Amino acid sequence: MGYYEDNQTKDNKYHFKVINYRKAITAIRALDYEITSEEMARKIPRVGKKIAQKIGECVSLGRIKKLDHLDWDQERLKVETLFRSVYGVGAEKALEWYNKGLRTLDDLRKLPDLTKNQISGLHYYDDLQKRIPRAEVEEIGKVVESAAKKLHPDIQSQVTGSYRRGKPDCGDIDIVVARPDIDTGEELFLIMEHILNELIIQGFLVDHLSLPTWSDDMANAPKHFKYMGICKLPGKGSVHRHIDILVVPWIHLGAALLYFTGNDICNRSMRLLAANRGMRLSDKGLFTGVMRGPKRKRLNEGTWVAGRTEREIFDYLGINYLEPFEREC
DNA sequence: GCGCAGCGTCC
DNA sequence: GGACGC
DNA sequence: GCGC
Ligand SMILES: O=c1ccn([C@H]2C[C@H](O)[C@@H](COP(=O)(O)OP(=O)(O)OP(=O)(O)O)O2)c(=O)[nH]1
Ligand SMILES: [Mg+2]
Repeated sequence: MGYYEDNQTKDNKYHFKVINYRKAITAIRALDYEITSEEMARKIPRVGKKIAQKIGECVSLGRIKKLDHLDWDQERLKVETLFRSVYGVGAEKALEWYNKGLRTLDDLRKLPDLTKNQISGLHYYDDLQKRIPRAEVEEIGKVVESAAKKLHPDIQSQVTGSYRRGKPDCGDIDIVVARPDIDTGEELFLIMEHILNELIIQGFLVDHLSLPTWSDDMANAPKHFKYMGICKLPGKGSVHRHIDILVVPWIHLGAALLYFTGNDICNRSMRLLAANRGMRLSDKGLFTGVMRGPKRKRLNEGTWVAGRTEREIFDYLGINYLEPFEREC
């Protein structure tokens, strides 16, 4: 029995509801048996009283009462969801525009004060809505890898994100690039620059959503760079795709892979676990000796202890290694 | 009743 | 510093 | 909304 319960997120209250619905859904999806009662549902971790109750309704009535009279403000929900599906449009803009009486994407296209990313998001809207088959993700991964290896043949490039978790299709392409024993911001920025120049000349990168910025302070410190843009394989019928490229210090490669492979819920759970053990986990690594004040606010940086490999981080956290395909929650 | 990840860029 | 994104 |  499949279950889907979708909601709209508007930060600070509904936000965590939606996250918990997602957690419950993936927990249920991981089961290999049918749920036939509310009591049975209640036993599943992350399925609490309220969600179990709804499952109970679904089993006995075939529907969820709450959903019946939900259509009420459905117009607002639908329009907000549509607006938020545009890159660069979040909860705030979507609501603001709805309240101004805007209803369609063509209404948005007429606005004079769109940001650069919103303009791109609207321009490539249809293409960006399309899922990307694994085969095309691989092809795109190779384009980036060859561009990188032109500079130094020992540069490594890996496709991460949902692709690495084994999904049959992906929302975008997430790539992590690193070079053995290269850690400094200066060297890594040059690698990033080279890759981008190369891919722009090729006509592969056609638009930029967010560019890495160079600041010469701490040029010799380990520092990573993130690029976000729009790419397109050569050929007529090819579709524009959203691509994120991360160039990272060799010592942070494991942490970066862990982060960029996700999924987001898995990252947040691991980071929470680290925090509860006096540590901090980020895309740069695992840090110990982290002090936290009231409201769990971090008081110090902590000391970097792991991040070269993913396994190192799992080990240091004292949890079993998870293969990428197992990192769904 | 409380907290819920951590960090970067754009504007 | 908020909005938006990964 | 969930777990502590
Ligand atoms: O709020 C977020 C969003 C993403 N990520 C990490 C995990 C995620 O797997 C990775 C890449 O993000 P993306 O948005 O591309 O997600 P995905 O898991 O690759 O799914 P999709 O197929 O939609 O691209 O970045 C986070 O840590 N927090
Ligand atoms: Mg992705």
